[in-house]
Amino acid sequence: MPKRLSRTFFSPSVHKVARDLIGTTLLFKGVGGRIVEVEAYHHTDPAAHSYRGPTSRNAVMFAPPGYVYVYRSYGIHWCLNFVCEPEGSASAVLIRAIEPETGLAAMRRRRGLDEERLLCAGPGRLCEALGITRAHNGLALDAPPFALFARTGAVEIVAGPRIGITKAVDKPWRYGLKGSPFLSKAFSPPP
DNA sequence: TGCCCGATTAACT
DNA sequence: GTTAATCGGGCAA
Repeated sequence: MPKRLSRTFFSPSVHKVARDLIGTTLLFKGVGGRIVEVEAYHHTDPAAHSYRGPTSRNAVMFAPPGYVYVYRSYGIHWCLNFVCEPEGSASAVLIRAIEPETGLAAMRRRRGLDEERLLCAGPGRLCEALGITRAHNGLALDAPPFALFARTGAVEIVAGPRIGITKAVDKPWRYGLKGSPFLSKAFSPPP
C-alpha cells in the first residue's frame, strides 16, 4: 500500500511540489486516480489569483500549505488547487488532469460520458468527475474526504507553458507525466 | 453601478 | 476554427 502523504509534503516551493505531485494518487470520497498534469502559480506571478492580494475568493491561498483552494472558472466549472509554501506566500498548484483509476462508475455517471480518457482530462472535468465544488474550499488534503498517496515508482516529467492564461504566458510552469494519454493537452516536444 | 474579462468546456461551422 | 454558457473579481466612473 502506498504511503499516505501529510500536509508537510506541501511545504517546499510551489515548483518542487508541482513536480513531486506528478504520479501521486488523489482520492476524493474514495474516487480518483493518478495525477498526471498540474500547473504552478505563485504570489509574484501576474497570472496567479493571489497576485493582487487577498480577497474572499483566494483567501485560502494565503493560509498554511496542505489545504484545498477551489474556485469557479468562467462562471461554470470548478477548479482544484493545492496550497503550497509557508503561510502568506500565497502559492498553489492547479490540478489539471488525473488518470482515472478508482470509482470509474461514479465518474462516468457524474460526467455523463463513457470515454475514460476524457473523464478527468482538464481542471473542470476532473472536478465534475470527482464531485468537487466550492463546498470543499479550505479543507485539509490529509484528512477525509481527501486522501493523497505517494507515487510508487520513478516518473518522467515534462514541462511547458501553462494553458488558457494571458499573463506570463512564457513561463514553463505546466508539468505533466511524459506520454500519458490522460493529459488535457499534449506537451509540445522540445525544439 | 456598470462593464469587461477569465487558470474552461462542449457544441457548433 | 469559432462561439455560447454564466458569474464573480477588478476597475472605471
